[in-house]
Amino acid sequence: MSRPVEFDRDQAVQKAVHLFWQRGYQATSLADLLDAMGLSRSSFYGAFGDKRGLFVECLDVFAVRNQAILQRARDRKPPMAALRSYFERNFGRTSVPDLHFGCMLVNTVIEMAAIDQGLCDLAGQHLKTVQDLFEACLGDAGAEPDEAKRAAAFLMMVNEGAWVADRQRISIPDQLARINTAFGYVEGSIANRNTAKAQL
Amino acid sequence: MSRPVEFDRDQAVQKAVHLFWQRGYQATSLADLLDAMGLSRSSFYGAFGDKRGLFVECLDVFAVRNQAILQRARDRKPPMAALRSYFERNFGRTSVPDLHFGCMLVNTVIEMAAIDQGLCDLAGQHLKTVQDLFEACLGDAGAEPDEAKRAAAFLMMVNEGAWVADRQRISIPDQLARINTAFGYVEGSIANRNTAKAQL
DNA sequence: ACAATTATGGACCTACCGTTCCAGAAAGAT
DNA sequence: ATCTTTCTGGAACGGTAGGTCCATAATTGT
Repeated sequence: MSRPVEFDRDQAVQKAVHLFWQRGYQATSLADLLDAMGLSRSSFYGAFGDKRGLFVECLDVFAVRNQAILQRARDRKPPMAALRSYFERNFGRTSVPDLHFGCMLVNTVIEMAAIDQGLCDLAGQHLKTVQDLFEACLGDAGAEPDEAKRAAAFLMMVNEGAWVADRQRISIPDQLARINTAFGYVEGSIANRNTAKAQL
Repeated sequence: MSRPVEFDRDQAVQKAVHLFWQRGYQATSLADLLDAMGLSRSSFYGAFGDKRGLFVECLDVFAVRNQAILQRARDRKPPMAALRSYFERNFGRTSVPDLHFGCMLVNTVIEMAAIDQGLCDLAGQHLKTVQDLFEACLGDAGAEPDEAKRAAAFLMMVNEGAWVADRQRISIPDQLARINTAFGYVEGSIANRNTAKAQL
């Protein structure tokens, strides 16, 4: 039936993710998007509804991609190693040098909190999903349920703080040192509890 | 000499701080500012140059006010108690209920990183000043210089992460629990090193 | 009281925002 | 080949952004 769509939708969304991730919602104009995605206004509105709709889609794409990093590590490594590799991959990447865009979810929470609570909440939900993954890893690593919850909340705080520093273009060694400090604390805490439990 | 200024400059800046703090730079329009500050366009441009100039001034005001909280605590309490009270005051305030604006410095780093590097750097510098205060407190508390540096960097990461959660309207008990976890780690670490040093 | 100086209110400017709309081009179905 | 459907490019829309300008009002020094 009739003329088919000419552009690759997924590829266009990827371009949009990159732009929104880097510049945020407000500072990314429709003209910027159309230029990067390589499509006309009509095609844009036909395919995505409006700017906000595209942003929601980008948020979801980003979140899935982000969760997959941890999920894959979890399938292949011991739980604590998987957690560490998630942080090391995010904060220790040496491949592309100046990619200090932070985390699109954190950026959105901060930028949109007082502007569009729906977007803020959506980004927050995605972050909560990651925190739940943290909790699952910690449980697998032998932490008691309440200890896993406590440590997962702590690690999410660390994660969010590290992303703020990322936008300040903190050096990779400094960043990794801070992450390492935090993990040392958490692992020490879990080890102590396990030891205490063994002594009962 | 001629007609004097009619409005209270400091008071006007306070109003502007409140607006920028809540909504960020981009989402705060000149009309919003003029309305809140209660002055006309001419007076505004006469007194502050332009929107960006006012924002810089607000950033400074916010930073000074913020640093003063820690500085005052430091004058009155033991160093670790001063540090704790800084966090507890920021994240445990029960006075005004729904004031979840985060930290204007953190908000600015995130919002402006890719838009206006000057503003991002300025906010980052102010944060660094707070981190230096952390370091000084930890030094006073008996931490070795490198340990104080390490722990201060860690606490700044915690601070930034907690402010992100604040914008998500995290509950005060959850927030304080996370802060408490972090402080437990840091104090344990310093105590251990002090013990180890005593055993030499 | 008058002159000199400066703040003030508000009209005005240009640029850009996100969105809508429409005429025309392109492709599948018959 | 024709018809129908859908996509596409670009013009046009109203609204708002930050910033400028000027006539007027107000105050101090003389």
